[in-house]
Amino acid sequence: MATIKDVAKLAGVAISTASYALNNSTKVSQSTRKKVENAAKELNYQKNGFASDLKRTKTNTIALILSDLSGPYYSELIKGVQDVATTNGYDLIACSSIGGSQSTAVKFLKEKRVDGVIILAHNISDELTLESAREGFPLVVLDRKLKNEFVVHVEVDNVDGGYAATEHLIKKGHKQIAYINGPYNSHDNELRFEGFSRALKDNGLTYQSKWRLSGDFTREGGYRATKMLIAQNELPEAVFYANDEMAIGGIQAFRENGIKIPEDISVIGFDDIQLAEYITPPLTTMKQPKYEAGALSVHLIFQLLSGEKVNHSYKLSTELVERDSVKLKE
Amino acid sequence: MATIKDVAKLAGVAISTASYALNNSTKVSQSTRKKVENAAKELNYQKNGFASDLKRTKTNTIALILSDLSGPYYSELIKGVQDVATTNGYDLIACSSIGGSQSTAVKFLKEKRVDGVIILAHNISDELTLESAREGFPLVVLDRKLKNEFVVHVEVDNVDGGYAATEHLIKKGHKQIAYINGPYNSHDNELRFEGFSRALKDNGLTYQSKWRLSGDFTREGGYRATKMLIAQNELPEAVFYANDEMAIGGIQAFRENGIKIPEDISVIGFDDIQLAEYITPPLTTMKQPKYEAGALSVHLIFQLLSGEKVNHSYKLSTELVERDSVKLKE
DNA sequence: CTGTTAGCGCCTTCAC
DNA sequence: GTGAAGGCGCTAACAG
Repeated sequence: MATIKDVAKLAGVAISTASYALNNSTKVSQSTRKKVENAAKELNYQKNGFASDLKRTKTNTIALILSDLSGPYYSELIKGVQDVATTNGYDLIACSSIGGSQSTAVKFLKEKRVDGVIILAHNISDELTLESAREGFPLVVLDRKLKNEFVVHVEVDNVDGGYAATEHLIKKGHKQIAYINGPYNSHDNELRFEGFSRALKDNGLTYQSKWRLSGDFTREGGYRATKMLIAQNELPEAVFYANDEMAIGGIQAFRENGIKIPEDISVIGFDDIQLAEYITPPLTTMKQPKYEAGALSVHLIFQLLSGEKVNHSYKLSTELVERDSVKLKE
Repeated sequence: MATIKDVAKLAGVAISTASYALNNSTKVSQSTRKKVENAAKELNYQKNGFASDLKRTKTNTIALILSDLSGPYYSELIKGVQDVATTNGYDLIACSSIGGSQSTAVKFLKEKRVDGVIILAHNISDELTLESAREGFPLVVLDRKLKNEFVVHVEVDNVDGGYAATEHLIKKGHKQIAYINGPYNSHDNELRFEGFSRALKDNGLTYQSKWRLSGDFTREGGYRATKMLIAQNELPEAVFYANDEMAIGGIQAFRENGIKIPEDISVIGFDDIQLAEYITPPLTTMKQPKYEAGALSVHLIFQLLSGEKVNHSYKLSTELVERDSVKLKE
């Protein structure tokens, strides 16, 4: 690998001159610049990113940490983050937190190889997050609440969303409503459930624990939970899946058992992933402003980076998207 | 930020001693190690990744460059890469090539911030890729062929796959078959089309250009192309979409026009994305070994990294997955 | 406009 | 087992 030293030598100038020339400084004459550029090209010179970052103590990149790079849910979020980041001249790298504290994600988080971080990964512990929080290192969390003055918090209103979804079901005449859980350590899930049970209560309905089953936000989990629900031999009138992926798995399970949606049972999801409108029947669900959440997060990071003050917490609201998986019961 | 210097000072030892202690060298006594560790904890010390990498000239991370982080197609590929990378103690970062030569991806590629790169991004030009190719820098490309001794090439057999898909349609009695294109610069698409037209020819069918429409591998593109197809006022008996995403968009377009799949027209896709089995009707398609492709790619990178010789090119085969979008024509 | 110089934070011989 | 010193490749004062 050719270094800047080699380039300087070949061009017959000092190292600093070469550096200036390569970095478009104005302090260099056209002719020297040409010389340097030619030398660089000849040697196939590429600057060493580390050395440069080390010196400048900034990286111009922000990291997005997701528990799973491959989930469909994240698509729009990533897009939101990416759009804003690139228009600001920043780079975005996405890393997975699979592997927990050993993961790449955590390494980036701890070794500050980036200028700012957005976290949406339930398997990164609060402690770990807090360890990295400090002044001058913008940290935005999307899936939890953290009491720390250096952590900013963007959340969608899960309680409201859970409430609205449940209320929709009730308005359509359903009284016996099941709830399929997300993973036990998911803050989002807790909140949605809170909205769910509140809506039940406000409408004079009682929550029955036999109708709260465990899923894990995956299609598989929704499928399994639904099979169990069916096995209980007594079906509710409607089921509220804590996210769309599970609802999709659930619908498949129902279909396999000859149970028709929405004729036999109504189904509602949460998230409004792209897929929701393509399945049969199209899924009624609570839309999360995923793109907006991503865009807002980076925005906040940039504000923090430029020393501006921002609020500690932001809340985005959800919206009911009616499709065909919930029927009006007479 | 505390540096190793601070730690050493607090612990009352030399910098090198602190470094040894922190890096689990055996050359340090238990007691000094404890002292250093305590000091590190007290100062909340975290090593600076850049400095460390700069010195060691290796990063223990590999990059996966994708044209779009958010596409559903990539899920399994990422998983394959990730599994192998993490079990080998390597980190994986995924970066998007959106933004072309200005993108993060290219930066990582050129500035060698990683030990190896896997590319699956049609918007990264061949030239750019070749510029980065050199001895000792493992580079695996998944979506094109490149003549360079330092580039390794993993591909799925697109020609065969295109051939098999078309032949399946023909065997089911279809003669008038349309082909919906991927983006013009996609090598994969070219190959699939080649298989398509070969199968046509081998079966005594003639290719008609009115039945080759332009899509771009997106759902939207498939939808638009299909609308155009419908507007032509004369429908083929079957359509081969160059990938599943487009097929899904296409099916929606057909449905909107009251055309039934597979009763009125048969549809086949390519890829076998997860979604394929959930849509209505479940999509018949050519399965690509995505996980395997990812896993193999990293494998090759590790072999290269350890100085082993590997072949220049690997080919994985596809497999027909029959579902319900193709009907037998009598 | 160009060259000299001093580090960025860390690792690693080499003497002691 | 420990410490002093040099340098990875680059940038940015500071002089000239």
